[in-house]
Order: sequence, then C-alpha cells, then structure tokens
Amino acid sequence: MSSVINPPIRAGKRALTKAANRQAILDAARMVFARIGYEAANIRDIIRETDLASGTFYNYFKSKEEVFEALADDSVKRFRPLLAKVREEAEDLETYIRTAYGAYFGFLAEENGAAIEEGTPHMALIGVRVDTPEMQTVSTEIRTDLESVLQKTGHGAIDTDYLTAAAIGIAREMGDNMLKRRPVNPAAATEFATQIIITSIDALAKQVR
Amino acid sequence: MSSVINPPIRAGKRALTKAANRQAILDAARMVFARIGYEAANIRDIIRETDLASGTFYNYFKSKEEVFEALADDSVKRFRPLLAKVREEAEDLETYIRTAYGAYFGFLAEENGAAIEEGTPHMALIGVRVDTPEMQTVSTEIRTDLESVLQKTGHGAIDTDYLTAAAIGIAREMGDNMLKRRPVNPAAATEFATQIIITSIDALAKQVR
DNA sequence: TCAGAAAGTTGACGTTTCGTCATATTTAGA
DNA sequence: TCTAAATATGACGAAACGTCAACTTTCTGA
Repeated sequence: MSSVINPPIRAGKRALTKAANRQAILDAARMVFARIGYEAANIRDIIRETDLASGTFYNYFKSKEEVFEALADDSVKRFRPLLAKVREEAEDLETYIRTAYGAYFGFLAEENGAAIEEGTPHMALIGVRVDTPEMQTVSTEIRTDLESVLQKTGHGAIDTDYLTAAAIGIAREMGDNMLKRRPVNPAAATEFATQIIITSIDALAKQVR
Repeated sequence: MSSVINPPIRAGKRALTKAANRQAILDAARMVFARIGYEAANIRDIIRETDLASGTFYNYFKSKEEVFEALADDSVKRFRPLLAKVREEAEDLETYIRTAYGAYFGFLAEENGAAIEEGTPHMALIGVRVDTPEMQTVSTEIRTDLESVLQKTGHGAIDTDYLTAAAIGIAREMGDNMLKRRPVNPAAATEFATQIIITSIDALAKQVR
C-alpha cells in the first residue's frame, strides 16, 4: 500500500484520545448533573460514567466547578459563530435585533431539544447563570454590535451598557420561560423580545441627552 | 420586687439565642463567601467565624448550599414588603412600573452599599442568580400585579408571562451593571428600565392578538 | 523497524471535609 | 430547687478529595 495516501487523517492518536476523554467527561458530567443535580454530584460520580480512572479526571479539570464552566463555555462557543453571522448580515437596527434574538432563542430551543423530549430533570445547563470569561466576551461583542448599529442610525445618545444589559436580561429570562412552554416556540419569543427593544429605543434616545 | 412588671420582654432566652445563632451563621457565611468565594468556602470556615461548634451548624442548616439560599431568601424577604407597598400605592401602569423598578434598584444599591464602600471581592449576593421558592413567589407576585394593571388599562392581550420575564430580566441584568458603576445611581437605572417597558407595551399589545 | 523518551493513565493512599452522635450544658417549667 | 426538654459540643467514623509512583501507550528519530 502506498504510504503517501492518508495525509488527511493526521491528527495523532494522542490528541484524539485526549479530546475524546475530555468530551467523555463533559458528557458524563452533563448526564450526572441532570440526573442528580450539580450540588449532589461529586467527581467520582462523574468519572464512574466514563471508563476512565479517578486520577484521570484531574488531568482535564481541577474541580467539579471547572467542568461546569466548561459545559457552559462550550454552549457559548457554539453560539458565538451564529452571532458573528448575524453581525455580518444585519443591515439595520431592527434586523440585527430580530436575527440576534432569533439566533439565541433558536439555539436555546435546539440545545435543550433532546432534553425536552423525555422530561429532563434538574438542569437546563444553558440558560443557567454563570459568568465565565467566555460569556463576558459575548456580552462585550453584543455591546459593540449595538453601539455600532446605534451609531449608524443616529441613536448615539443611548446608554449602551444599560441597553446591552437589558437586551441580555430579556434574552436570559425569556429564554428560561420559553423552554418551560409546550410547544417551545422560538419565533414567538423572538418577536416579543424584538418588539420590546425596537419600540423603546426612540424613547431611550430622547431620555439620555 | 414585683414580678408583674416585665411582660414586654417576653421572648424567651431559648428563642433569642436560637435567632442569634442563626444570624451569626448567616453573617459569617456572608463574610466568608465574600472573602474567599462560595466554591472555596467550606462549612468549617463559616462556623470558625462564629463562637459556635461545628456540630451546631447542622442544627440550623444542612449544607453550605442551604446557607446560601437562606442568604438569598433573606434579601428577598426584605424586598417583598417594598413591593407590597408599591402595589398598594400604584394607580396606573407607568407609576407601578416606575416605583417597582425604583424600589428594586434602590434596594439593591442600599443592600450592596456597605460592601461597595471598601471594594468587596467576589460576591454581591443579591443579584446573584438562584431560584429559591421565595424568589418564585416574588416572580409570581409581579406577574399578578402586571396582569391586573394591564387589565385595567386595556392591554389584556399581552403575553403576561413573557412581559414579566422581560421585566425581571431587565432588572437583574441592569442591576448587576448599575452596581459596577461609580457613583451608583438607582434613579437613572429606574428611568431607563421604566422607559423600556412603558414604551413597548403598546406595540406588544398590538402584536399578540 | 525498534528502542528510548514523552505523554498519559491508573488506582491505592494519605489528607481534608463531612455529618453524626453520645455527652455535657443550658433553659423552661413545675 | 429540681426535672425534663432543648440545644451545644467536639471527637470520631465515613466519604470525598487530590496526589503520585508505577505502569501503559504513543511518538520520535535513527
């Protein structure tokens, strides 16, 4: 056989199992947290769900808390590209707001979709409030996006930090609520949230002068 | 001496030290959480700050988590009367929204006031996201208030659950943000949040029909 | 192809934290 | 004052933690 073929598959077994192990721990943690709750869970509970030894856990995470943050971060990491796409494509303010909320609520519905099927107990995971650096980054991105869009549309006088906070707060709280409804309807949530921000922007611009 | 005098001081030493001990544990916990963070703290760290023995902790709380929830609950318990007052006094929609936000942001500023003085590390405590039953209750109260006010003002078609979620989300996220600013300005936050809700209500009423 | 090095895994073990409980102390009431 | 009930104490066994020396797997380069 020619040894020249096969360059595509060049990941290295080392790196491969490393990624697989990390993922196995994350998957196990997600399951365990969902089953018995974050507080009740301990590290042994998590690794027991994998075929790894207890010591191996500490090669990947240094605490239960860190696994939890990694799970949260992973969600955020998956969401960021969607937001980037929104940023690229949005022309005006309303479109930006609407597609951004659409992306978020849609993402939320999808992420929790499997869990929703057979009534998952205890934890939704995304939507849970943790402030990881990764989340901070997204927060800042949104702030910057908003600022730039507001600038273009002549709403420069608005307190962007507060507007960002409000927009995110609406997303978080409404997101939780949306996931509790049957059927889960991201489109409706998107419209509702969008209306709030869009209609209030003019009033806000007048206020802060 | 007459034993008839003294009826006013009738609390019972038992009940008194019990309340004092509970409070001592809560105070110690608040300090320790602020100093080294919730995750890092352990139960012995907390009781060490009191003059109680380790076993005594378990007469009052069954875990670190429970102390934390009690702290959160206490905040909520102190806030509820303010909200009740708002409910009683508010005539129209706008007044209700404004005084409610005013009460919340004012409360937040005051609660964290001492902590803000000499740059507290790690935890704000109220504003932290925990969903205790006590918080659920407040959430429901607000929902009911909103519903009744909306009814009176002919905005009955609005999705009250979403509106409540949005209003609370705005309060939470903006509250966090407000506390990071110097000087802390509850009035400005109140105006901003109020504008958002008030101006969007008409549009929302039209949408959901 | 193979030997040595590097990376990673393993689980037993000493350490830390937990929660309990028998005992001591304090309070209420007779 | 005396007894019973309530509460506090801290020592102790159990549970979870994090580490590490030994072992296994993968990589490197000659």
